Amino acid sequence: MNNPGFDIATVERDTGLSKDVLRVWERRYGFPLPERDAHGERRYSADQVERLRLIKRLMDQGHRPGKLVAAPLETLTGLSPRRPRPAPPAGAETAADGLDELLDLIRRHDAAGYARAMQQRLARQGLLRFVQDTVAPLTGRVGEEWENGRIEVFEEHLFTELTKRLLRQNNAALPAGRQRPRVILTSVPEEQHVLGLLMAETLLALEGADCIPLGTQMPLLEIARAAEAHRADIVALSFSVAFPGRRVPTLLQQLRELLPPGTALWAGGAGIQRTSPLPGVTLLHGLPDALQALADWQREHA
Amino acid sequence: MNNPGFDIATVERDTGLSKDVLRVWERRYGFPLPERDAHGERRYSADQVERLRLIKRLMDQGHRPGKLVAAPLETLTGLSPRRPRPAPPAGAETAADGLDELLDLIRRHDAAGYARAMQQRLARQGLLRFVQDTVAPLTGRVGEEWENGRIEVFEEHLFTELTKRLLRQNNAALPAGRQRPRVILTSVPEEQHVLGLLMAETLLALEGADCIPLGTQMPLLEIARAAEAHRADIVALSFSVAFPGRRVPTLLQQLRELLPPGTALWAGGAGIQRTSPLPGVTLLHGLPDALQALADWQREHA
DNA sequence: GCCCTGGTTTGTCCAGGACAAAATCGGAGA
DNA sequence: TCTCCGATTTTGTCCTGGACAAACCAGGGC
Repeated sequence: MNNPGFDIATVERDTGLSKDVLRVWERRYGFPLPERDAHGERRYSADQVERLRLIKRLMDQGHRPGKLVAAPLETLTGLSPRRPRPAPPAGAETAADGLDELLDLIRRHDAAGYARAMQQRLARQGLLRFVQDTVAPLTGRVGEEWENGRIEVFEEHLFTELTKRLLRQNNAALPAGRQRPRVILTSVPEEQHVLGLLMAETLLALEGADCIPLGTQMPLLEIARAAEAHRADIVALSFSVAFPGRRVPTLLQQLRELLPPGTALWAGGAGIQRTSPLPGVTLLHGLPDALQALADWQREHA
Repeated sequence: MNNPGFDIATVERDTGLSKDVLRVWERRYGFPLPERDAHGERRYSADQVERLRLIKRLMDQGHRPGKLVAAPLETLTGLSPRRPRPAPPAGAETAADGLDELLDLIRRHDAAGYARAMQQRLARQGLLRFVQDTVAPLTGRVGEEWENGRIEVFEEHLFTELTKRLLRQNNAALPAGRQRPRVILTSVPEEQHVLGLLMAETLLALEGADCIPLGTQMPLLEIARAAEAHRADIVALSFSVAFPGRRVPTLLQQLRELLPPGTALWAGGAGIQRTSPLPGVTLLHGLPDALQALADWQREHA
């Protein structure tokens, strides 16, 4: 078959490295050095793509590309995270019980078993604690395992899909209607992770907010339009740990200007850990913060 | 505030037009002609972005950019689709009853009302007919309305989110387990629409298949790995109407080579309408085709 | 220890050229 | 009049090689 490799657009999609980056690495570091087809266009081999994905993963952990790309040996596989995850908050130890069991089910691709185990935990803990003590830490653990290469991409996808299902199922069952505040939940165009939004939605809806879930990847102008059309009190955005942190302040400022002044702007998720306070924006460092912010809003507007 | 406009990366994300396209249009047609900042980099105005989005929408309907971009007048708003949607299959007329009502609820941003109406229809029609006679045509109608600018992006997002919820809720309730065939449902990295997958999953699961939903945007190599790890009988991909049709054959061929020979490859969705048959790939033109293909598989492997 | 400063790394942008695939047009033949 | 097929235009994507600012790092002075 005519399978001389992957073109640059495919590699960009599969690795998350832009065409510009792929070309400039080739120029600077001499890797990757793809073959060329009859038209002089780059054709990457599966090996190169594989290595690029490994490099990308290590970069997301804080390594510098210059070292990684140059390093010829397979030292790469033995590297540890340079930016260790923040330690879990105190008191979380007991709650972590059984997380390993759940991780095991994922790694064994036992979708039915995983779904059953999660349902059990939900029944035992109740929705509020289930989200805070099971879903949130489990999501963190899965991310951690992925960073260390101990979990496959498709395993992570299956986990995400099944967990999304569970949360959406419960969110749909919660009373919706004319309560206050009215909260729009969404994310900016580059951000496609939705689990954080779903967790926030569950908690906020449990406390009586009227949640309007718009899914992920909304252009800023559309978020502003939606806020106006729905007369939203709050726009809540989620940024995952994978989000490029330096873009966050600019995005929040741009959106703040587009939103009506009376509409609050909340931002949460692991992607804002390194963001400094901004005027007109409430930063939520963790789910408890979200509950606190909601309580504050409700007190102020009572 | 320092709001001199949007940089080219933002415009790419918000309009779906690549940086290359934005620059080459400027060179060829003289539009858009953004300002430049202190470093000589493009800064697009909100007006330009708005117009670019309108142009993109018309292009998705079959118009040529050359005409649109040059046309200075606001003839644009009055243009009709050049490539009219295929007429609904015969017998669908009666089933379309009440779709306008649902569309109205979406346009009035009445999330609770929409959810209630959909639940009612589900109860009345049963899951199988609900998917075929309500969700599928409604999705088509929403796409149509969006093409004609009669529905906002955020309205479409809300519709999608609520409908996803409903389908996932029901899929989660279906019996999973050790049935056959084992079907992996996912989409390629460029394709992020998931509704088609969820509809297919519902139908296949109802007919006794063991569905493994991996969500959207899976790299091809990962799809192959997942198929092996799960020992899947079938890999089913979905391509939405917005998917660039010329990429479909290449992608399917590449994946076909990566998959174990014993694993069937199915492709469906509006994005494959213009794809010609490929060896080793089953093209599904509509949900009934999927049911037929499943029945065929089950007969052959009985 | 901590803060400032100068050097290095790194991603993204730019210009302008090239080319193939797709869309369109035009003319020959049924 | 309609259909088909080859020529022509349109259009998206890739190419090279240069530039630069923001992020990062290291070392010196307090």
